[in-house]
Amino acid sequence: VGSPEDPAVGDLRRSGRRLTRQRAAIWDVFVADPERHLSAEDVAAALPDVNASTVYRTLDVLVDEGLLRRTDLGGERRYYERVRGHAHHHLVCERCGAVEHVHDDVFGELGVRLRAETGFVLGDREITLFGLCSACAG
Amino acid sequence: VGSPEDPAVGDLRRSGRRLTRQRAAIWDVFVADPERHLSAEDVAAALPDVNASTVYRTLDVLVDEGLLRRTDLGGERRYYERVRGHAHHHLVCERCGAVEHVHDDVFGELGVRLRAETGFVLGDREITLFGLCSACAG
DNA sequence: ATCTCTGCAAACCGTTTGCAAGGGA
DNA sequence: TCCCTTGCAAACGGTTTGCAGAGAT
Repeated sequence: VGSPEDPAVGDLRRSGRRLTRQRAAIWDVFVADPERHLSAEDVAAALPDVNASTVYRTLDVLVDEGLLRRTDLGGERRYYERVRGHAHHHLVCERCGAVEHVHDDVFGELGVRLRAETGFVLGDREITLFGLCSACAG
Repeated sequence: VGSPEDPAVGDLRRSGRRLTRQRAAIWDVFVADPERHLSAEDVAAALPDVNASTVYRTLDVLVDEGLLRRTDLGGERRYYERVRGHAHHHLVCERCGAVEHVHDDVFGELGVRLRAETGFVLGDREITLFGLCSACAG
């Protein structure tokens, strides 16, 4: 799991942060389940002996350090995923809740068109689309 | 303000609901400021003598009745806007917070491409894009 | 030894709910 | 009259914070 270029928890020390038992454990939850989008509660549930506020604080740290990305999937919770590979966006199934990744390419010339038509410069934040996954759409 | 086809608060009565002083006042806030996206707190602030829970309940009713649309602008609050005109999406400026509307057209064949490449069927929920508005992009 | 981190408990913020009184139709 | 709607206050869910003690370097 993890190619040499993938950021690792050890990187924390480079910025004067400490690699604690709790931080390693939280990171491991993401390493163990590299495809899923996990909420703070998911992580806390997986690690009953790490305090919830430590989970929240650590997720912030990991996002800060570029190890995790915070994604907005439209719900009330925030989700986190490991930073790996290249730009992708999210497809959220409104029926079963599944979250798929989709390559940036599907948007084609969206950025160019937007800038031309409205002057708005698209940022690098992920785009979340809602609909039905292939299973639910039948 | 408002063309004949635009839904109006009076429509509430058709579904057995009552048109109260509070509901009319809340609706008026949206009519007075047709372009803005207002949160429940914005509405409550504009109407200090309407109870906050009444504001929340009324916004739900107005969404139910198709008079307002609930939009997710990525923040922690929910925003509401009057339903008028045709399908549009939102451009949120990450610097100044401005929210622009953009016609569905900019996405071109996105739906078709998505379905072909992934089997995902794009729903009719609005899409929110983040970046810099023309003023902030300079 | 130092200074970051952790656990705990309490606060927070936006939103929801139960209930009894108010008030449209 | 009927029963939908309101105000109030309390609860809620997810997240944040202040503080004293634990622990990484």
